[in-house]
Amino acid sequence: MKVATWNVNSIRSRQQIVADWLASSSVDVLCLQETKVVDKDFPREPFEQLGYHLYTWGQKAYNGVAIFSKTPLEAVVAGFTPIVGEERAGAFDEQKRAICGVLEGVQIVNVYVPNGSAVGSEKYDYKLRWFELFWEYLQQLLARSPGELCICGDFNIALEDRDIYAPKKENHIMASPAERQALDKVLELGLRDAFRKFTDDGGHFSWWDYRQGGFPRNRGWRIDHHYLTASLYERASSCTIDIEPRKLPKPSDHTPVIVEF
DNA sequence: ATGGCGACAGGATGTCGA
Repeated sequence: MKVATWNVNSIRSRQQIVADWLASSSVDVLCLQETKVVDKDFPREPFEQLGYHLYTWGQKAYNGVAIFSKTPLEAVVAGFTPIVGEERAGAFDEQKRAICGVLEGVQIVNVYVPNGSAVGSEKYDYKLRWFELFWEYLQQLLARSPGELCICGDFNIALEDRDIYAPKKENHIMASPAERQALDKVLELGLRDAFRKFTDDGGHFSWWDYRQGGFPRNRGWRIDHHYLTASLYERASSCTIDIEPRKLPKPSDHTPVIVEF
């Protein structure tokens, strides 16, 4: 099974690029982030024509996640509330950042982690609190799921300096100690980075800033990840970043990452 | 340190992303 993750920065702006990529890449599952559109306006036709079943959870202008799957998913759940309860989820589901479903005994979780703006800001605090809730959500899923989890998405965190084109000062957003600790705590539930099973060196990125010629100068970050439970990690046969879509005119600032297991 | 680029909503320019 091939599972891809891709922050498309508006599915309506990226419709053709995503459809062309799907037609040639033949992934079984594509997890999208930053779709930036409410469900009723989601451009479904080009993807349904390619044989995909679509599960969307969007909002106006910001955020939004979706899963495309060649085979129907079971037990699709949008947001945190159905898993952790209304009281615990509070207002977090106002931002559409999580959707999950089960395929061939694998619980697939698609997330768009908050950006956090700047260390110390209100949004940064929200990001850290969001991670606390995400941890509880995953703990619940692990208790009730088929036992195998594939969590993928835009994590907006680079865990290690080799995931960044140049090491950052302490307290840079996406690389601060508190963010890394929050992600580490999630991974301690028993998850491993699929990409690092196959590749040790730096210089491999999934996001490049639109500004300052980030992509042509390869000034990127690896912030889009697949995290797998132990036996799924053992089964994984590849994890690759496809930088081709980032080279096209009017690209997303992220490019797809694909795991096969 | 700042802003740069791009999408969005709305109908100019501010907000947000990372």
